[in-house]
Amino acid sequence: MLMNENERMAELLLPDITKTPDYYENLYKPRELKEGARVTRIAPSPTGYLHLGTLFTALVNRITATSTGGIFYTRIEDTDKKREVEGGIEDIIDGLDRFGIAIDEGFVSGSEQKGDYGPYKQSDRAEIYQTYVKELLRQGLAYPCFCTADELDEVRKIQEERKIRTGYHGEWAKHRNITVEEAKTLIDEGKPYVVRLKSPGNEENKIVFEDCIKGKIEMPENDEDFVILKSDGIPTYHFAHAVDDHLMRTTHVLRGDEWISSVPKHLQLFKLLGFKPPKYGHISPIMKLDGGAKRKISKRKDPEAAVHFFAEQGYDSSSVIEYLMTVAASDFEDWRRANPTESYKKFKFNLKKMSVSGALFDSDKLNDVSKTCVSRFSGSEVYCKLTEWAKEFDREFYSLLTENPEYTKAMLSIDRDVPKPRKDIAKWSEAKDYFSYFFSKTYSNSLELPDNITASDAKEFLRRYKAVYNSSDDRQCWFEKIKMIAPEIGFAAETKQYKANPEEFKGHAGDLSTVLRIAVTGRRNTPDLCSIMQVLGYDTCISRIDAAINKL
RNA sequence: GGCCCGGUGGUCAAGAGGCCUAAGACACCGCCCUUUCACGGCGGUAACACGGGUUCGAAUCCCGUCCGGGUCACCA
Repeated sequence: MLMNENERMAELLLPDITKTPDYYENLYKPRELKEGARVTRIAPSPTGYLHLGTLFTALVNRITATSTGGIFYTRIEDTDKKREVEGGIEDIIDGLDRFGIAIDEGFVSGSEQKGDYGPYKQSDRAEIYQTYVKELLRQGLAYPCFCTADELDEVRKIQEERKIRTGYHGEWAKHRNITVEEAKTLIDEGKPYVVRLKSPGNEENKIVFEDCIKGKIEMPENDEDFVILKSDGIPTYHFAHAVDDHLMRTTHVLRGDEWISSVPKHLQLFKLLGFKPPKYGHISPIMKLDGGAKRKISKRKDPEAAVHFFAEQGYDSSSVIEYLMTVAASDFEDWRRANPTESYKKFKFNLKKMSVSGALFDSDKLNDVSKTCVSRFSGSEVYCKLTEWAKEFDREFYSLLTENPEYTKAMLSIDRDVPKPRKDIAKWSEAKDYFSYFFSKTYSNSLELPDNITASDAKEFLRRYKAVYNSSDDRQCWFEKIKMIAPEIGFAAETKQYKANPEEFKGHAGDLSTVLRIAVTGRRNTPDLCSIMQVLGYDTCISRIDAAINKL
């Protein structure tokens, strides 16, 4: 059989590839999903731990698939062996799991993958990519390039000096028309080479595409003969993306907007390979204020870039997701108000509602969202989550909390499980200080009274109160006793009474409850004091009151 | 620098030519409720980057300027 020039080139470069694209087209059949179902994915490269931006992107992909009855899968993009980090896959997949991002297909743990469209790791797909590269070579749409890094640099410098567009295109594409014989000679000499796309594009032509998030975007056609296969036989991202997302039947590629400028390359690849292109949606990054400037949150500079930071701080994973949802969808908060207890997964997510420009990471907002999330937990849920956190990040606190679980649960249940629960804890790392007066080891009391109360009044009140205190009193009875004592020492029993004639009283019953609060907890502000005293127990309360009487 | 994208209060944002005297949320401030705090309620400060057009009418459409972001690899 006679081979033409292109076929000879294909055989020269990839002699071991015997399969054809048809084989794979047949192996990976189109998915049978209901109308409108979207297939999305997250394709992380294992170059470090899970990044906030990756989580955000995963969430958007996940919720898009969920709300359309589609599939969300993971694919590991490990085509850059130099940057790969040990344990990187585990960290990312486990991280997604911790945040409740379910994975339908692909890598579901560090080592385990499932689904019919695998393998889901690019380093295991070399033969597939090469099959398609070979096909491109056959069609004369690709060629080997033997330029060294130095040569490429040289060309770039010349282009920069002449102030013309840099890159490997047109007349600058040195090996564009290399013959099989020339290539063979260089290969025989042992020269390394890459395979480049022979781009039929023209920079003067405009391509237009509709981005699901950003809307209509117009860009010049790609005319760069970019690398599709590196010298180690592994494809570049661009090529792997086209082949994988086609074969894995991805319908929507939702990724960071740093990819926007490569869309012309991607679209060109899909066209040349005869694939139907996916829909693209480019997600704006989460930004951070650095000095006066806004910039993309960076793994290297910002502790909050690593999702681990939130775990360490003790933000519940649901709080972080809830916050990310408010960033992702401008209509999410309205929905949340109308559906306060629904899972966010029920929210009808719409890519069009995503911001087109990057949002600043707002820790105030995160805290607010988180306080609301935490306020909805029951006492025992808080117990589980808090101890789990402390076990990992604060051993000392952990032993305090678990010394007497029933006591701790009672403490954590104060003002909880009521119609209007307190919103005072955003992250578990605040709890140690917040609850310090419940544990003798962390309790301290400087007995600082408000300016309007004298020490002698305080002492007198505490003496009288001590005599009538009963730890089984309910809230109302508890306060009645304070109101009863108030007039005896020149205080108004009712706040209104005091406000009407402030000059007639030293203060009001509320002030006296503050005295008691300080005596028992060392704080001016706490949750319901009556409950606190019940949890602390009679003996502790009395001894603290005695101590206050002596020290004041 | 070339090519893209964007610019509404401190932050996130609603906004599709008249409904804008510009929503809502966070933060901040005040008041009310209240045993403190918190919650909740009520109220307040605070914005359409600038300049030209188009139009009876522009936050919204067009052009320019400025500013911000992204990208220009055998990295993803």
